[in-house]
Amino acid sequence: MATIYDVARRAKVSASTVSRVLNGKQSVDATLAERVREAARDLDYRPNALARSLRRSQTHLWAVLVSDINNPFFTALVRGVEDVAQRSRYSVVLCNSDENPDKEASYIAAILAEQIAGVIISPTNRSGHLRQLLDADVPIVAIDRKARGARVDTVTVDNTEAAELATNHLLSEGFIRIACITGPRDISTAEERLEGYRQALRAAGREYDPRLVRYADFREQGGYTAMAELLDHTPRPDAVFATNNLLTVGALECMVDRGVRVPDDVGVFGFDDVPSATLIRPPLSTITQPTYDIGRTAAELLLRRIADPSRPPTLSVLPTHLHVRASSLKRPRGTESQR
Amino acid sequence: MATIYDVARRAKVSASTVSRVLNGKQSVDATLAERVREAARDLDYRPNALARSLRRSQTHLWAVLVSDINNPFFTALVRGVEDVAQRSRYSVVLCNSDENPDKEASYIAAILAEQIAGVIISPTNRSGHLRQLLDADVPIVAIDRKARGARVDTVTVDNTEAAELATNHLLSEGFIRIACITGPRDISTAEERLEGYRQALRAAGREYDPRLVRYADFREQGGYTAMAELLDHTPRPDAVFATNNLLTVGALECMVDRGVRVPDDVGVFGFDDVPSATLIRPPLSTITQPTYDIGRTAAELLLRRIADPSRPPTLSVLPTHLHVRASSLKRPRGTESQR
DNA sequence: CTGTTAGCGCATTCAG
DNA sequence: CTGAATGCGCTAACAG
Repeated sequence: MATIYDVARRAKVSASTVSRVLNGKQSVDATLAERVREAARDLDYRPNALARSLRRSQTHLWAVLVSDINNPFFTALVRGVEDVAQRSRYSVVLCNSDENPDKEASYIAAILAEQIAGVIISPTNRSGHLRQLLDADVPIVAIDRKARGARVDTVTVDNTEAAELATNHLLSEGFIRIACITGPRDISTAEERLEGYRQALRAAGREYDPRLVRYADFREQGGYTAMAELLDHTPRPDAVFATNNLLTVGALECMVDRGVRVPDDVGVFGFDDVPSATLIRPPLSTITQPTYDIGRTAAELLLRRIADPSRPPTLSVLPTHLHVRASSLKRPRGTESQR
Repeated sequence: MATIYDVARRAKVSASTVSRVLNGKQSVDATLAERVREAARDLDYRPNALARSLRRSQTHLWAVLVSDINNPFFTALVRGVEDVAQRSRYSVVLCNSDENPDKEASYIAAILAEQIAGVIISPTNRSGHLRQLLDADVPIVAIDRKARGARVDTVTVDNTEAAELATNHLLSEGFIRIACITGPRDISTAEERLEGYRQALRAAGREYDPRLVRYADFREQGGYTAMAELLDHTPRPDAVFATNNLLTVGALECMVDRGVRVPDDVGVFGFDDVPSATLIRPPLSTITQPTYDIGRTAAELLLRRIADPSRPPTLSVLPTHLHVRASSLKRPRGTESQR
């Protein structure tokens, strides 16, 4: 690979001049500038980002550290991040912590070592990883969940309200024993959605029955197992609220395997867009999140944080959308939609 | 951030000694080594990867550059890559070219600039991007598709054979007008799968009707539009072979919207695992690829290539699996499965 | 406006 | 076995 000195020699100028031309700093004589550009072109010169970053002690790389790369919710976000990043000349790399604190730790270490310019993360919250980033003054934005014990910019939706609306809908449809399958206890998203479910029951004067609540990891298998347990229990629930897309799919798979009919035997309300949702029968009632906007907003917050590290942390709460479809209707009545 | 000199000062040794201890090079006096480790711990010292990589002119980062981050086929791969990488102390970052040559070019530039140690890529093939990597001696493994005009290690499946098997199955079921929705012309995967379809028709003595073939981008929308065109045409096809998961989903969505029944009106055979496949009725016949193994194999090839840059390029062809289910059966007969 | 000098943090010669 | 010196490639002061 050609270095800046190779270019300088060929253009018969100093390395500084090459640097100035290529970075558009200061003004350089037009003739020289042209010579430099030509030399760079001839040599197919590519600045070594390592050297540049070392020198400037800052990179132009962002990392998006998600908890599950196989969850389309997270990959959909990335597009929003990329679009903002590109406009500001950052490159985006995606890392997968797999809800595994060890993997998360390892990526955090890499992020620190590589002097990454900014991080968008759905934190596992199981340890002080975020602290390390904060201590090293790495700009951070949390998405999807709140970072425990760390004041950082955060982009979420109003999970409690959304869950409450979904549960209210199930109640108003006349479902009696409504179960909830939620995520791990230490993830704010899981807690808040469960809380919304609870509030709806309370407001309706229903007794809260802990046997109708299942904690699972945010995976299909978790939803499947949780649903199986719920169905094995007597009396059975007649509806279920699942707090993310994979849990919803898992729960549905369990019901398919057991011949449980939706919504006749068990009504279903899900969270997030479910892959191939339009092909699933009956059509699925879900709360959806503005994934692209979540990514975009997180990226914009990151830009602001980079520009002004001392600004107070922001919490950005984006709107959800309630899609009522056949899976949550006591008797089929077609499809509606409301906020 | 503490530097190596800070650690050296605290341990009352030279920076060289710190470097030796922390990298396990040469033998260092046990007492000194312990002092160094303690000092490093006290200062929470983290080597600056930029400086180290600059010095060694090599990083410990791999990039996986996929053509569509929203396609679960590609994200599923990553797990296989990660597992191998981790064992060899590499970190994996994922970049999304979005089937967009410009985005690809921009990531290739970043990969070059960042001195990435190895690249696993599903190339768009629209320009000489791979050449740039090869010229810079960056180890590369192509996945999913063959790299045009570049001799690189490659991991694929036998697309032609798989497509032929699928089409043969449709033929043997008695479908007469079998359509094919395939991907862009310049992607080997799309070409080979189409070729398998052709070969099956030829072997069966069927005339090849180009009006039954549609090229689309490998997206849901592409499958939807292509299917709409096929359905608008007279006479209609009575079966369709879609050459990837998203095309399959798109085609199915179109049929749902138009009230076309599967398989009674149109039989369907898909490619790849389709998200939430088990929830889709009728169950979908598909050819599946061993995604995890593709990732793992690619990573292993990358390791070998890094160890020995001069070894001849390998083509690794992994087995596919044919899942015959109800969507491709003339009359429902339950579910079978064969190689 | 341009060139010289220095140093980012580290690993690796080379002496000792 | 250990330390001093050097340079990876680049940019930012500083002179000129």
